[in-house]
Amino acid sequence: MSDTKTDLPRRSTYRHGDLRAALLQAGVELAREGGPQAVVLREATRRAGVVPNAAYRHFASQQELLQAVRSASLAALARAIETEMLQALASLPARRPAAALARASLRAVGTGYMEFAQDEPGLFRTAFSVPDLFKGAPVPEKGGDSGLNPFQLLGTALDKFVVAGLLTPKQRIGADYLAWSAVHGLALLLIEGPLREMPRQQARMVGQRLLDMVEKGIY
Amino acid sequence: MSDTKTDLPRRSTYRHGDLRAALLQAGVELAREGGPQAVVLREATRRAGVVPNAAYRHFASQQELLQAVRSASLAALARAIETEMLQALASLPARRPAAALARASLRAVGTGYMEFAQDEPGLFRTAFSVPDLFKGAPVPEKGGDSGLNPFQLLGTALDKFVVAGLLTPKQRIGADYLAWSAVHGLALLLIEGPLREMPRQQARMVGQRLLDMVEKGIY
DNA sequence: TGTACATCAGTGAACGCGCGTTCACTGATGTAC
DNA sequence: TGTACATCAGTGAACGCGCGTTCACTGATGTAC
Repeated sequence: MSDTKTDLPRRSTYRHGDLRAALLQAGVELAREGGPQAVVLREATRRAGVVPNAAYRHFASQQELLQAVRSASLAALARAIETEMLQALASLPARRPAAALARASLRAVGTGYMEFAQDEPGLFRTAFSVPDLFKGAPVPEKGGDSGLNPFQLLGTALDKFVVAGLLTPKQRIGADYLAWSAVHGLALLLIEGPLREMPRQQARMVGQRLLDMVEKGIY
Repeated sequence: MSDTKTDLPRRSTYRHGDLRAALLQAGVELAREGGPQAVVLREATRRAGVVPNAAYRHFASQQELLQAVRSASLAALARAIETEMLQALASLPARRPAAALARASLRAVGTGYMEFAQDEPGLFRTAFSVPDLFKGAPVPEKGGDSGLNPFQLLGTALDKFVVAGLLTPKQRIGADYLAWSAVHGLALLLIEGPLREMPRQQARMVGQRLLDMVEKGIY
């Protein structure tokens, strides 16, 4: 009877158990429901069944909690892309030409990206709020299966274009930005822009056509 | 000596003069400085030199003020695009082929869009916060010179592709979304995404290359 | 041309809200003897 | 194996903040006579 309001956070070990994890989970849930704005320290503690200032044992400030949530959101996006990638490659014939592999990879990255944005708009928006500049060092524990962040996953897909001879090394430079812009733009128009009421099926078709455009125009 | 703190709003007519306009202007300034989040009723009244609740004579709520600011931001974007368009077309030879005209128009729309985003990130973000769905009726007083909103300006540029025979009417359908996504995505990556520290000159080059991609891939 | 009056734009004071954050504390736990 | 003690995760209470919004008001203006 120590926990009448909620028994979600199991207090298996010392005190609360793992309040840091509970707060992070609550924060992710808030982000999922309302985007970065909704990641509020007091509500996170409320959901963890704990007094507000208890959070300060684990996060120096609300900002730091938000950063942790952001990082988790980015990892979730990476995972979604990798799943899409695995599915796409699995449905390809065993002996496929390098060009087909490259194209399928790029499409999978783009599709995974846009699908995640629509499935989890709150997390997607959180992932790109006040984001890391990626000019810095490689992001360490981004938590996808491969440990790569979304931008790096895109990069590896584009690398396959060079391997397949579809793209010269010179053309490869900066191609990331072109593909990323297209897909990112549609994702945002769909989830929080003027296209936000477009039916999912139509959004998918536009998405595939957008990927056609990238494939044709990136050279 | 009736207005010691600021003499910006001239009290030429009854009382304050035109408080509604002063509040809107203050709201636009706030949006310019900090995006939609910064459009706060109390601060707008402060800047207009007026007590907080005075705003309620002119706006039913903070939301309504924000909507007005949003509308003004969208109009500013439209104006920037039209200016870019005029410049681009002026520098074209007098007797230009329809195809060149079409391409120049599309590039001008895209360039104007991205330049505005970088020149006025706060207004740009405000323009696309909780935006109108454009499936509805045509937007009336959008305040550009032509009275068209940015999406419509893009549409007229693409129409020229059909006129020039560069695009079939069937290909024309939905082409808006493709071009818009690309340009919108890069704009956001540049102003509030991971590319936000990219030097302006490089951003411009990426932007032009992005427009190349659209031009080549939209067919 | 002058006076009485109605209008209504802006005032003054106050409200409740949720937020982030600080402080001194307490009491269950792990550890040293 | 039992007891004393230090640790430190979470408590309880409180703070100041800026926000949106409501209320009864006042006094300069425009209008009717």
